[in-house]
Amino acid sequence: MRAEEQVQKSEKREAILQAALELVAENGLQHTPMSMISKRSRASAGIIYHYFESKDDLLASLYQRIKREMSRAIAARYDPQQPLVKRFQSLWLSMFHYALAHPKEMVFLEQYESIPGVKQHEGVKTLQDMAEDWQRKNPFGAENDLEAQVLHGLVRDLSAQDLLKDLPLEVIGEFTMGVALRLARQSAAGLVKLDEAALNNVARACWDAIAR
Amino acid sequence: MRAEEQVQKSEKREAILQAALELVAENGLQHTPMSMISKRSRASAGIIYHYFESKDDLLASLYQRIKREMSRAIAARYDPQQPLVKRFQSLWLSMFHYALAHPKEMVFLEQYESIPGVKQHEGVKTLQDMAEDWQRKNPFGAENDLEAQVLHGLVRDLSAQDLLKDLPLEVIGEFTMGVALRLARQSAAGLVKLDEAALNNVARACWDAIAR
Amino acid sequence: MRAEEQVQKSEKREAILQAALELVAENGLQHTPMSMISKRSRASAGIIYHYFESKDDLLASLYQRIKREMSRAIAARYDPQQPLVKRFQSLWLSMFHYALAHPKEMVFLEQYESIPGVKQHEGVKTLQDMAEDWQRKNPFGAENDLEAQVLHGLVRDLSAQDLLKDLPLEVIGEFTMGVALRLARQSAAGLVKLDEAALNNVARACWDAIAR
Amino acid sequence: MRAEEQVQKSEKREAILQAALELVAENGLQHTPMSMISKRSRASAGIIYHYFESKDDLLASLYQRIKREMSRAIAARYDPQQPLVKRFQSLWLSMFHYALAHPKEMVFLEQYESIPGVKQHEGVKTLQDMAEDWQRKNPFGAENDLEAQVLHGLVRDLSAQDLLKDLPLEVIGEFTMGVALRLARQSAAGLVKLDEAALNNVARACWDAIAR
DNA sequence: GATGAATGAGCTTTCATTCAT
DNA sequence: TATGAATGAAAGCTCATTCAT
Repeated sequence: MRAEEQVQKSEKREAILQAALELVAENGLQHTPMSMISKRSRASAGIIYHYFESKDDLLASLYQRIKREMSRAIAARYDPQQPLVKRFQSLWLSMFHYALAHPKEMVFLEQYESIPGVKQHEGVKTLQDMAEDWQRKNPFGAENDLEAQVLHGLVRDLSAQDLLKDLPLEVIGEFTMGVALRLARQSAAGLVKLDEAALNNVARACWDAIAR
Repeated sequence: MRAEEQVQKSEKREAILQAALELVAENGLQHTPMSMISKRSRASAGIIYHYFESKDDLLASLYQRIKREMSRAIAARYDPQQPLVKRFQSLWLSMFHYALAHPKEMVFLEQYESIPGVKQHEGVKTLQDMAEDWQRKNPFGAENDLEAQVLHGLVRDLSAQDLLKDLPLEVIGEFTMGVALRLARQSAAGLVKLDEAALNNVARACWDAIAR
Repeated sequence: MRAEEQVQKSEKREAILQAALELVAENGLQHTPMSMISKRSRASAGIIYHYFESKDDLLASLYQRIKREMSRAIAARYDPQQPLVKRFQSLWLSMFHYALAHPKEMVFLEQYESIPGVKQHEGVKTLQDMAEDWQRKNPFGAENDLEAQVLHGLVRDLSAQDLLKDLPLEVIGEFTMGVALRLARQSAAGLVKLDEAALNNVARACWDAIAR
Repeated sequence: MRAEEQVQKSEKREAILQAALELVAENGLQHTPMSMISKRSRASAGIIYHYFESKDDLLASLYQRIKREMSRAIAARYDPQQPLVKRFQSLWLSMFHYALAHPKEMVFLEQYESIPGVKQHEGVKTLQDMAEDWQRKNPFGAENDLEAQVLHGLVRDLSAQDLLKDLPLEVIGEFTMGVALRLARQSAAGLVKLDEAALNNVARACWDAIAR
């Protein structure tokens, strides 16, 4: 019964996280009480506090998990063998497609990061954050580093070849991840329709913005 | 004191709006109860409901006011006599500087727009929204139209001269207003430092993104 | 300007009472705040407290007025010259028709009398109340005495002739005024339809109930 | 304690209903805030909303329960074996005695039914309501039907024997249940004193009112 | 691990009443 | 007389968290 318990325990925890994700995406952070998470996940009100210290802890755990999985997925698709410019394009498309495929997660990120005093944890937006995380071995573990390393490395390589304009890292982040995630959210919400051709154009526009 | 009252349209109402703005900027929407707004504005709990129907109404009124004043300010600085490309640059800088000069308002906008089901009211982001507002004489009155007309007109003029890439309006909006506002918010929060030279570079990068 | 002021003063007071009557009839006592009475009567919130000490006082004044007018109207139609049994019948019909013609007033009475600790003031229902009022020169003045005298007198005369069963006064009241008012309310609400013939039958049934 | 819980269906819920009943009987609906119910029942403010959706729901539940128990009690005492006229008398006395034995419940009913727009739910007063309930299998379940069936059946039987005057059902209801409940309420409030002999007289008077 | 009844502080909102004008 | 902005206590209700079972 060892293995089964292991599985069951994760399943309850998983159900809670999943319910929180869905409900926050549907109703927003403010309108997602614990009782609702409890109902949707079919977990009792009490047991949630066995898995998480508090609502804040539950939300933070979910946030970390989403960030980690997104990093992993994007890093996994990254091929350092490709030519530099091509690498940028495919990284941009990776981000866009990941965001498009995970609309609930994207809404959650936006909700969570809009809490004042939380963005400090670690934002998606600034490359500098990632660079710093990288340098100070950030506490969230090696998984997040994958994406950070990829991006930071790519920017460094492009800089080394003098292919980039002289722009602050944050600005570059805004023109790449920022624009990609925002447009993906709009796509997911049906506010924009972008086919594969249009997408390549947009990726190209991003490149034009930052390329020397 | 007759005339004075007429002019200032109730300083109590103003104090309430100002308190709400500050507190939401400081603590976030979730952590700004009416009792706090009441205390900060030195207004009784009850009188707020004399001026606003509900908390939602207060927040919506504040949102509209911020959007309106921002539109006015940006449109006021717009000079249609300048050459086209120069016009784009100065419009972009107007937006950025306005956002930078009004950090509390920017935090409030971010907070307010992160409520699910509210962004639909009218977002800054898509040019299409503005075009539509323009066409259907949007309900928020002529003040908002100023900004919409300016931007829509500029994009139309640039398109007419074949100066723009073939990109959806939303994408253009993201590369212009989107990036400007986001970077301004980061500047205001002290997350990025951008001097005048760097700023011109960023404006130029935006232009590169959308220019043919 | 003397006379005009007299008129105007009564008009404002009248408007307030009338608004209170309508609103209580429409929404019930619980859902009739002073602000609503103020709006409907086009009187400011403050001025109401010039005419009435409190909400309770306003309501009590309205109650007294309704009771007084009802007494007057019913007593006015009473003809002590008619034969005894005929007198009973026409008194019963007077009550019924008055109630039918004043549905708002009837609802108000029901609302007001349902407040615990208020029915003591003076109820419509018990003949004994009226008898007592009569004996102790009740404080509400001579107008209410009219009805009390009429009813009490009629019962006394009927008793003297040994035409009534040996029933407590309250029971007789219930079979006469009680049933009349209740059926009138139902008629006004459209719950029963009673033509003149049916009405005479009901009056007769009342008589059968109390007659020896 | 399993089985016991099943049986008593939460003593907390019971305590809340009981507290509400007492307080409304003592102070009236308007002057019975939830905080008072909470204090009297020794339940926290929050738990009430675990058992009832709202104050309205709590009140409606209490109303239904009182009506249901009253129906059950009266129907239980009814003996269809007795002769017709005797049946009427004993039914009338059942109603009266039940009302007399449950003064708090009677005050509550009067309070609750005085709310505009609530009486429609289901009134005691009209026999027609009961007839309709009977025909359309009313939603409150079989318990209420007991009383409805009893009364409707009795009136039908009396009519079949041509023992009743030609009066609308509502009028008959007013002369029977209406008078019984009203007098019982007055008795309970100490406004009338009726001994067993007087009571039989009143029941007889009711019969005289409706009998041919 | 698991339940869900219970808590109580705190939320938004209402409303009788007052008071400066 | 008359106004209506202002007050503040109190209302109904929510919800993160605890705890006996």
